[in-house]
Amino acid sequence: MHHLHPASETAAALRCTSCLLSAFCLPEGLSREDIEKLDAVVSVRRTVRRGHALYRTDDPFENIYAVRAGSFKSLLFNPDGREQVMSFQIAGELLGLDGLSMQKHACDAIALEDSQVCVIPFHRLEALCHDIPGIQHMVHQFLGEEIARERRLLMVLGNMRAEERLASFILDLSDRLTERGYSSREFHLRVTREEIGNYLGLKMETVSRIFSRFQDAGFIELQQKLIRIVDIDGLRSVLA
Amino acid sequence: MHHLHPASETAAALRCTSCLLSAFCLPEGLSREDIEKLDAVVSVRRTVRRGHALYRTDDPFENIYAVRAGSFKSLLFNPDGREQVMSFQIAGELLGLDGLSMQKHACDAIALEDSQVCVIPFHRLEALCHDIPGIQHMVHQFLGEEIARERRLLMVLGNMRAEERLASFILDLSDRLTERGYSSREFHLRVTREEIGNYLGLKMETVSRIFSRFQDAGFIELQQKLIRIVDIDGLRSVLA
DNA sequence: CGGCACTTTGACGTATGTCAACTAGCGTGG
DNA sequence: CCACGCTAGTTGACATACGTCAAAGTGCCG
Repeated sequence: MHHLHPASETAAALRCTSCLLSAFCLPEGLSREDIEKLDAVVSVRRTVRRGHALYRTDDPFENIYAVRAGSFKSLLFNPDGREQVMSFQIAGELLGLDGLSMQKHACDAIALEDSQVCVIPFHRLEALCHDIPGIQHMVHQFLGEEIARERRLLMVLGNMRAEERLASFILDLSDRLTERGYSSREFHLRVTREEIGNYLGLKMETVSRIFSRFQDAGFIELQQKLIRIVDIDGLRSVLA
Repeated sequence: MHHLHPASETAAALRCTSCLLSAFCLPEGLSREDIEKLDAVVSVRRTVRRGHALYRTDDPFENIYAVRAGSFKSLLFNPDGREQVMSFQIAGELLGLDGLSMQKHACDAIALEDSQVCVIPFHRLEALCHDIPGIQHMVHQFLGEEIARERRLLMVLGNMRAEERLASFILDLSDRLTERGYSSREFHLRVTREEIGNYLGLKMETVSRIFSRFQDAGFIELQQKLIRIVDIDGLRSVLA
């Protein structure tokens, strides 16, 4: 939990060069010198309490954020008031690129638990790109991955039936947690059934029913929000 | 139709500086000198016949493309073979950013009619970014808009019922055509009902039925693929 | 003129949504 | 510390939007 108390960290621990997440949020192929320049840009951390907003729709787009600890959801609002969960971000992932096209944020970013982010002023990052080709390439990479992420979700929403949607949700989360060194077999869903349903274009009851079906089939075990993947190949087989 | 015969165009007409689309595909705030540097990078045109691919999934990502004449669809393939129409591009719009994250294309780009594109080698564009801050900002803008576009589609697929999906499809196309100086009230759908349905997560029959309902309601008139918007506010009212 | 690809429309099936009742944790305050 | 109430989750019965299957219609291209 010490992540949540930056004041108690040493100055060194606050720098990108020594951040535990660097393997995930720093690009490969940057020289030590380049990383130090990046360090100078990413100097602020911000703590967000569970349920609070890191930013809201229409806030001016000034920063992007790297999740240092905790997790977030991004909410998009329709003109008519309906909301759509766009994404869930876990530690090591980026947040805020939604603001790029309009110079203001297009969704709300809400902390799912007490969380901390690294604040990256976008205009300073852009300025860095001139000096360091590697950084520019990194930024393009980030943006490309955001596009790819949304593309995968489009495939889910456009093509898949409820069971497939939920299976790919579980498998996607498991993969991302694995990449970041967490257990791929057992983890906490930090979201309600309703939020999962909204994300997947389903209703809460459908999510609940399918979780039950997956349990009966022996694919997973659930205790509240703790999920254990028992038969990952079973889950994969759901995806036709 | 002369757009389709680049060989007959003068050298001048081939340059970005004199391209008829420049108002749409060139950024604002670039100096004449900068635009000439851009010109040098965007030197190749390519013609693609109806039904043929501009690029295919897994092709190495080398270029992005600006549609100079005609139109395209982008197709994404599931591991299990299902395909999803990701987007339709009309003249003045960009194509190919899907390749950015993996260094190879993530979908097939298929011409919906005989079409022509400007070829923009991405690494040369990246190189230009160092020289010209405006270009870098422009590239970020493009990427941001791609993210925004996918985000809008996510809202459609995640939240809307069939009538709303089709109404927003028609209104979106109308808006984009207007932006580019075409008639916003009457235009050719270059796609089959099946492709529209796939794009919107619906079946052909549903698309057809709802087109008929919209006609009966007096919102639109259809003759084959020619659509005329008669009551745009009626269409808008479908979106809750 | 004939075939073909696309579209429309109807009858019917089904996955998922809706509504409702019930249960289980969890936090709060007496 | 227990009781209460709240929110989240589960499960069932039923409703419905959309999908499926089938047949007939339309326009286009060779």
